[in-house]
Amino acid sequence: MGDELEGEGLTQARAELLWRLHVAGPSTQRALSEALRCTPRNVTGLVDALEAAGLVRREPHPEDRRAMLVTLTPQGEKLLARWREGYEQLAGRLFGDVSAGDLRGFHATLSHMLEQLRRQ
Amino acid sequence: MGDELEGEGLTQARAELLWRLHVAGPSTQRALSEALRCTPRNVTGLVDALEAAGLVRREPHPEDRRAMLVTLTPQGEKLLARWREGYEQLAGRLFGDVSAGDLRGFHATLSHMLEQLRRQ
DNA sequence: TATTGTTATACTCTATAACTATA
DNA sequence: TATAGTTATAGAGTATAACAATA
Repeated sequence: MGDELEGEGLTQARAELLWRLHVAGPSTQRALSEALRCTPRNVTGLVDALEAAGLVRREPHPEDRRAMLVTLTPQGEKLLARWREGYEQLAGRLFGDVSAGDLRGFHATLSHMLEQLRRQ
Repeated sequence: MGDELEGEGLTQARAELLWRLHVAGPSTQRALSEALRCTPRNVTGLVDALEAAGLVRREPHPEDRRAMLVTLTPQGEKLLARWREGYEQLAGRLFGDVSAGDLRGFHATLSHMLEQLRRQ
């Protein structure tokens, strides 16, 4: 039961980290920790699992030897390209008769509402 | 970090079970398992924790000796009444300038979208 | 035979705290 | 002294499988 996401250990939390890398590019674990609103320790575990699955890799930060840059591997890029395609198809099915502007408005409203709930 | 919900072990999953009891009334664990889309084993654990916190209790089912009826205690009812009040205040702040009909439409759209995503 | 809920076991997410290496 | 990430430890959610009691 529950989420599988392409089967084999691709959980919700790991998928969110992958999406973040997809939209933000290579990131330090500190940055991921803030974007995902979780602890650095948590990011360590998620990156460990995704690295073992061959979807991301850790690279030394070019200017700060304390930090790591987490990057999508070619295999990870390929997976994210498929996800994005699926997302766009779904959006088309759900909002096919709504203008792009209205869709942006809906997204903004929804994000605002979720943020209010989160901070409440 | 993360969700606390009134502090002290009231996690998201447990809160959802409480909401379900609030809207559906006393329920068997089988029914809760279906409503919450999780396994019966999972419900056992959630009810254990909520029972230990004094918010629900298990009662024998009057007609089926295999089944339990999970019910809110008076303390649980009191908590849910506060939650509902807070929910209504939040809805008022977010949608105060929207008609009740529009709000129902929004809820329906959002529910439909989430269901599509879930089943995709 | 089928159903309700449990015990047993395992993986995952998440947090706090203490620590190392670097800034 | 402060920051980036790790190890150590713990609570919680969730799943499958095997089982007892009951239908």
